[in-house]
Amino acid sequence: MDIKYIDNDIVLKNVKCLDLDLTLDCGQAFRWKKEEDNSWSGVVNGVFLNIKKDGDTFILKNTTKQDFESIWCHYFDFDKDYVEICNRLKQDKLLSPTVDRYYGIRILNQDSWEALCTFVISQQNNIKRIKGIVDRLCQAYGEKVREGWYSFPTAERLSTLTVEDFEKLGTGYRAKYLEQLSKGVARGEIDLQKIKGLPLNEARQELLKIFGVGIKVANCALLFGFEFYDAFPVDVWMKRVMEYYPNGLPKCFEGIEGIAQQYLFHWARNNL
DNA sequence: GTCCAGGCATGCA
DNA sequence: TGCATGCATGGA
Repeated sequence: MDIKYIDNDIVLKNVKCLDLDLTLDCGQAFRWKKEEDNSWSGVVNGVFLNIKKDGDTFILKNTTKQDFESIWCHYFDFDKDYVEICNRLKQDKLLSPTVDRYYGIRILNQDSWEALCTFVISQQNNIKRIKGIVDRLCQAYGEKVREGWYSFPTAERLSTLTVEDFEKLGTGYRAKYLEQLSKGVARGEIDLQKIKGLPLNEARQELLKIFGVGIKVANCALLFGFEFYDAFPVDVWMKRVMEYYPNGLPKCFEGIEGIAQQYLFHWARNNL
């Protein structure tokens, strides 16, 4: 990858395996919006970004070298060799055509708190409605970053809300989960940084102690917010996919089960 | 009207 | 440990 800093923009050349449409709208993050010019806008860690693909070049608008190095490089997982990863995954018969068909899906390294919170909202819910709830949550309780754009609210801010406040956002029966989760994190009873440093199984056990967090939400949070690429979330779509793997997951998934999962999830949603 | 969505807590065996 | 059931909401 070749990086050029031009005025307030950053131009990335020779970026391999990144499809913005697939990556930003495949159900791992819920806050990116596609603009009329086919670019994508979003807020991560309280910082706004507009990113556009032009051939093999990506243009990051109105950002800085510092933000690229501290946020975007890691967020888009640019340090990982997805070409090598995709080649490994293609050793599997089902994934081989799937990786070709949906080439360019990456795992976004999201903030732990945001990932955990949004995937609690996601349970027994569809992606369109999840996005609506998360939007309302950010508008109501996030910090305004620019006109129409808000940060994801902190646990401290949300810890001041009542169950009724969460219900007003349309969270339904998940309101009580969000209320307790916010207070637990704000009080430090749930230590996300500590969980991030644990081995996978221990980290998962810690998350499973949280009211409203089961195995699926835990694995999503671990994969998308805690950098556990070997976490393998199984939802209603993935249960259908699992019929294709009666003997368990193939050897070539080892260590990158979560990335394989994301391709399979996308395939299932579009083909099953 | 019924069914379903990136499920989980609860109660009961 | 495993299985049945209720749960909020809105789109198809």
